[in-house]
Amino acid sequence: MSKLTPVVPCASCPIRHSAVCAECDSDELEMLSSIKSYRTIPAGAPLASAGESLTHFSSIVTGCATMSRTLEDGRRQTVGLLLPSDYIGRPGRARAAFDVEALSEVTLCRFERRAFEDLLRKTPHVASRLLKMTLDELDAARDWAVVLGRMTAREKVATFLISLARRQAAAGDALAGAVTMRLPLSREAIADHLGLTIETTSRQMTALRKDGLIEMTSNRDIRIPDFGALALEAGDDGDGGLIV
Amino acid sequence: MSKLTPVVPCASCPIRHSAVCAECDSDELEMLSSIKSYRTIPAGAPLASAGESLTHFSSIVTGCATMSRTLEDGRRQTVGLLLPSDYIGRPGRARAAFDVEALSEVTLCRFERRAFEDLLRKTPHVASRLLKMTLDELDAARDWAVVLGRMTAREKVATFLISLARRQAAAGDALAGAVTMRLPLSREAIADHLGLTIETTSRQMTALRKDGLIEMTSNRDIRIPDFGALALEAGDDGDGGLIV
DNA sequence: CGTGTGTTTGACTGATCTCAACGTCGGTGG
DNA sequence: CCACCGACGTTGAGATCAGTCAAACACACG
Repeated sequence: MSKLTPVVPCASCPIRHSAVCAECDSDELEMLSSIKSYRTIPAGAPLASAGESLTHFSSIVTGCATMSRTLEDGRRQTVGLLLPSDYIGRPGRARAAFDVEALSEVTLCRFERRAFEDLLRKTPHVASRLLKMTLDELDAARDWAVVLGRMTAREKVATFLISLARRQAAAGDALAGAVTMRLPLSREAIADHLGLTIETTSRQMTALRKDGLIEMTSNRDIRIPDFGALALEAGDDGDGGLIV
Repeated sequence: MSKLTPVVPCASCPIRHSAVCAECDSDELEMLSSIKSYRTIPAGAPLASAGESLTHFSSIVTGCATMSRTLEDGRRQTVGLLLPSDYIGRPGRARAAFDVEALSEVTLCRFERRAFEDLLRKTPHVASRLLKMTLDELDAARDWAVVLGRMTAREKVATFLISLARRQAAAGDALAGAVTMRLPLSREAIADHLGLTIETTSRQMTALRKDGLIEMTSNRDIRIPDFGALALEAGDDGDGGLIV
């Protein structure tokens, strides 16, 4: 299901400056290198299952995954979209709280849980970086609660497209005019993320298209001709804070 | 608006074993004591405002507060209910991301932000405790996303009552039979927490009452005659994981 | 005893869901 | 090569749950 992948030196790692290792100096990277391993998981495969044991703490190096929970009657809610540099697992806990599933082929940089916990104690730069990333995730999760609890279907879809465009852009890009992107999620995955049905999601995409706010060259390929106009639909007036 | 309150020794502090200081030894407590101050805020007053500067990192010692965001058109979503030992503010950021408002009179144990950031570097027990608390908050925020995104009004109200009862009970209590509690929130605050209107919230409370799942001696005083039965309405089958 | 705030209840509206049919695309095998 | 198939996405029609608007009620307070 997953395959071991040759280890890449941290210096040439694509998430070197954004993952838990971002603040490490070369000595600390040495330490990380000695205990890390890589693994590649095909699209659609589970990376973790709620309630089951999680032996490793992993960072996403490439690819994309969702974190979700499914109720007994089948209702599913995605609680996080994981992109490169996001982590899976947590120190001090042996079991996963949510299901994590690869949307595309995913490459992970992994640390055995106990070894990672030791690392946290020994290398303060990893601990402080993990705290910062977790605080950011917490803010993002709370921002998302506003979307789920108070936004209309149209606003939800617009907000999703805006936030995905922002995250896929190189950090710091302004994102003013036209933007093109490929959706890593199916309609069903988008619906689960937004707390909507597939049908409502599809209808809102169609509506945004008919209103000229988005263009679709294929189901997965979206062009936003005027980023600001779509952001306005998302209820984002540009003073920041709202969008994940 | 808020008043300075005499400093209490950490040894007799009600949140000594659950707040950010929980893992500290006596030397570390000494350090904390030297820079802490107390403040008491009356019910209804703001503890923080989104976008405005936050000079202190504070823990709630007694009382109850909500963290929320209000959209431009007035829609409000509560993103967290803060009870004793929960914290307000974050290291490394000078501005609040959300509004925080006292529901009852609140007593805070506060640290000036820069001093607290120094403390985090110097006392690993504070840093590790803060990381653990933040990871727990993140799990809770993600759990709440499932409630907001996928539950019906009835399930939302039942889930809220169950989770409030669990949090108010002394940690570790089983909560099997009858439970009595006083709601710290108005109907409006409950509605904002659940992503519902006041009217829908009120109707669901009435429905649960008529179904014998709750009893109300006043608007704010609730008795749950059979905790398990209400938990079932909340979609909580007892195998854990779902409820905050 | 009036006034104001918070809560409940009722009647109606409407956004989203449900159920169902149809369309599109890519892969497969005759 | 092309017909078939299945997965995914779109569209339509009707049902339903929660929202809106409005009125009544309850309680605290001056």
